[in-house]
Amino acid sequence: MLRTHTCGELRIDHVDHEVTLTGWVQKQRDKGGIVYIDLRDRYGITQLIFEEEVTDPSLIEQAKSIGREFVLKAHGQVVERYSKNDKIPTGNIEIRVSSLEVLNESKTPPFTIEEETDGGEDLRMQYRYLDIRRTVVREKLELRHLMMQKVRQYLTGEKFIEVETPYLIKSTPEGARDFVVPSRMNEGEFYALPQSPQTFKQLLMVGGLDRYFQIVKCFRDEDLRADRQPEFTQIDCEMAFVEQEDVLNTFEGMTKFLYKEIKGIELKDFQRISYDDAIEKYGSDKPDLRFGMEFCELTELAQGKDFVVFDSAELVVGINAPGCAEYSRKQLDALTDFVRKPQIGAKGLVYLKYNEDGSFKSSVDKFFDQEALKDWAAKMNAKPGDLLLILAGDKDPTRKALNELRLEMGEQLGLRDKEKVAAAWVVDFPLLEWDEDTNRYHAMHHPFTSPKPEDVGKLESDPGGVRANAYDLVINGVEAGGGSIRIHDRGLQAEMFKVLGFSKEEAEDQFGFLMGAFEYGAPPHGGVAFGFDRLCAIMTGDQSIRDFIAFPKNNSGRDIMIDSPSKISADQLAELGIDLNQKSKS
RNA sequence: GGUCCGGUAGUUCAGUUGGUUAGAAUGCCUGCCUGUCACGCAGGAGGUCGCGAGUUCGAGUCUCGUCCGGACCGCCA
Repeated sequence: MLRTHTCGELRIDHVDHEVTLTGWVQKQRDKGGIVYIDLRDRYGITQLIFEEEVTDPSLIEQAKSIGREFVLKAHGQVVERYSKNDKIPTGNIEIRVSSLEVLNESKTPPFTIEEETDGGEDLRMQYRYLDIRRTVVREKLELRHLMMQKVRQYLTGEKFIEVETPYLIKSTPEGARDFVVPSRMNEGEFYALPQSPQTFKQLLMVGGLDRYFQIVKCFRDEDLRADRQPEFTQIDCEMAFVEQEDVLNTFEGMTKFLYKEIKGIELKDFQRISYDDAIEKYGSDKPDLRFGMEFCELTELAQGKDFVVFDSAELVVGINAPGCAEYSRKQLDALTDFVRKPQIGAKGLVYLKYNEDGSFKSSVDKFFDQEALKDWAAKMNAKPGDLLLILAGDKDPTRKALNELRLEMGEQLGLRDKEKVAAAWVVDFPLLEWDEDTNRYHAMHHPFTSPKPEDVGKLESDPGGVRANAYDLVINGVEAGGGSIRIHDRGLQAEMFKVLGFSKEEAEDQFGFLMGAFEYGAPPHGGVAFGFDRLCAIMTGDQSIRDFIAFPKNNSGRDIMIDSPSKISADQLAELGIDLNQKSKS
C-alpha cells in the first residue's frame, strides 16, 4: 500500500503518529512563509502543512509548485492544529510533511471539483471521471451500492435466488423498440437486447426455482428523459405459488426495509388505490400522494347556465388550492399560460376565488351568480381564502391537464416535500388499452399479465373492460415499479395473443417456447420489477437518475465522453452482411 | 416526429432600441503575505460571441438554415 491512512480518518488521537497519505490536491494555499495543501480522497480531506523554519526549504518550494488535482503521496507527522477547522472531521489535526512525492501531475481541470461545481451538464459528462471525484456524485454512487447490498440482503432472506439471464435474446414486436445486435455467425439475423428478462423469469418459475431475483440491465430504444435512460437497471423478481397480495406484501416489505436501512425512516402500510380511483381523483395512474388537492367533478352543477365551454364539455372538474384566493391577476394568468402550454393542452382555465369576506369572484361571473358559485365551493369543500381552479373538456385530456396543474400547484405551495414519503400500490389496472394508431388492443402491462378471473369472460365481448392482476408501486408520484400475476395456462395465453391481434402462427413463432413450457406443469406465478436507478433517485428526492449512473447517456442517447454510438468499418459491416443505405453512409 | 429554453473568456453568466475598444465573477499566471481552510492584497494574460447564409452604412443583438446541450409532448408492453 502506498498509504498508511486515508484522508478522512485521522483525528486528535493520532497526534505524533508518522503517517503516509495519498490523494488529490483539492486546494493549495500559499501564505508566503507557510503553505497549506488540502489533500482529498474518497474518505475526506486532510490538511498538509509546510512551514518555514520547520519544513525543509526545498520541500516548501516543491509545495508551492503544486497545482489542483495533482496526485500526491505525503509522509509526515500528525500534529494538532494551531487554528482548528470544525467544518471537517479532520479539522483538529494536520500533517507536518517531511517528504512529498508527486505521483502524477494534472492539467487544470475544466471545472471545479467541489460540491457546487461551476461545470455545466455537458462538460461534466465529457469529463465524467472528474465529476465523479465530487462528493455529491460519489455519494450517489455509494447510495446505489448500499441499495444493491440491501436489496440482495432482503431478498436472500426471503429465499429468493439471484439468477442471470441472457442479454442476447430474440426481438419481439410487443412493447418498446428493441436494441438489436447483428449476428456474424448467422448472417442477416439479429439478437435483441432484453427490455426485461420477462419470459426467462417465468421459465425459471416453470423450472421450479420458486423465487428468483436479479439486479439486471435492461435496454429500450426509446427517447430519453431526465428519469429514463436507454440502458437502465431493474430489480427483477418472480415468485411461484402466490397471489397478488403475496407479491404486494413481499415487496412492500422490501421497500420498507430499504427506507429503514438506508434513510432510517419507518414507513406506514402502503395505501392501495384502484386505477380507476387514481384517474378520477388525480388524473394519473401515478399520483403524488404527499398532498391532497383531489379532483372534484362539477359537471352537473356547472352545466345548463349557457356557458358554452362547460355545456359542451364531457367533464368539468376542479381542484381546491387552499389559501390561494389572494392570487394576483398575474399569477392567475401564469397558471392559465401553464395549462395552455402545448404539452398540457387545455384551452383555458376557470378560477373561482372564495374571498375571506365570504364573497365569490370568478372568471365566469357573467354566467354564474353568487348562489351558483357558492354551490361549487360547497361541493369542493372550499373555505374562505381558497382558490378553485377548474378545467373542462373531454374526460381524458382534461384529467391529464388537471393532473399537471395539481402537481404545479403542489410545487408552488411547497407540498411536494422532499422529506415526505408517500408510497401506494395502484391496483386493478385495465388489461388492455385501445391503440388508435394500429387500430387494435395493446397489453397495458405486457401480454403475459393475467386477467382478473371474474373478467375472463369479457375477453372476447368487452376487451377494454377487462381488469388485470397488475399493480404499480408509486412513490411520491413516481412509478417505482410494477408487476402482475402472470398467465400460466397455455389456453389462456393463446387467447390473450388472439385478442392482441396475433395469428396462431405468429404467437407460436414468437412465444411458442413459453406456451410450450406452460404445458409441462407451470405453477401459478407472479412478480414485479423495480426501476433501480429511479428507486435510488426517489430515496434522495432527485428528479434525474443520471447521477446514480456512473456513465450515463445524454438526451440524444449519446455517451459524449467515449463518443458513442459511432460508425463501424466497412470490413465490420461486410462481415456482418450489412449494407447501409446512402443516408447512413455519409 | 413535435414544442420550448440555451450556446458570449478555461468555467458560470451579464450584455439596454442594432452603434465607439464585448463586461463581471471565478479559474489561470506573476509578485507579496507564518494560521489559512470560499484565505487576503497588487498586477497580468485570456474572446472565431457554436457554425453558415441573409437584412443593414453597421449584427453578440434582427431573420432563415444548421449543429450541439437541456426540459418536455409523442413514444416508453
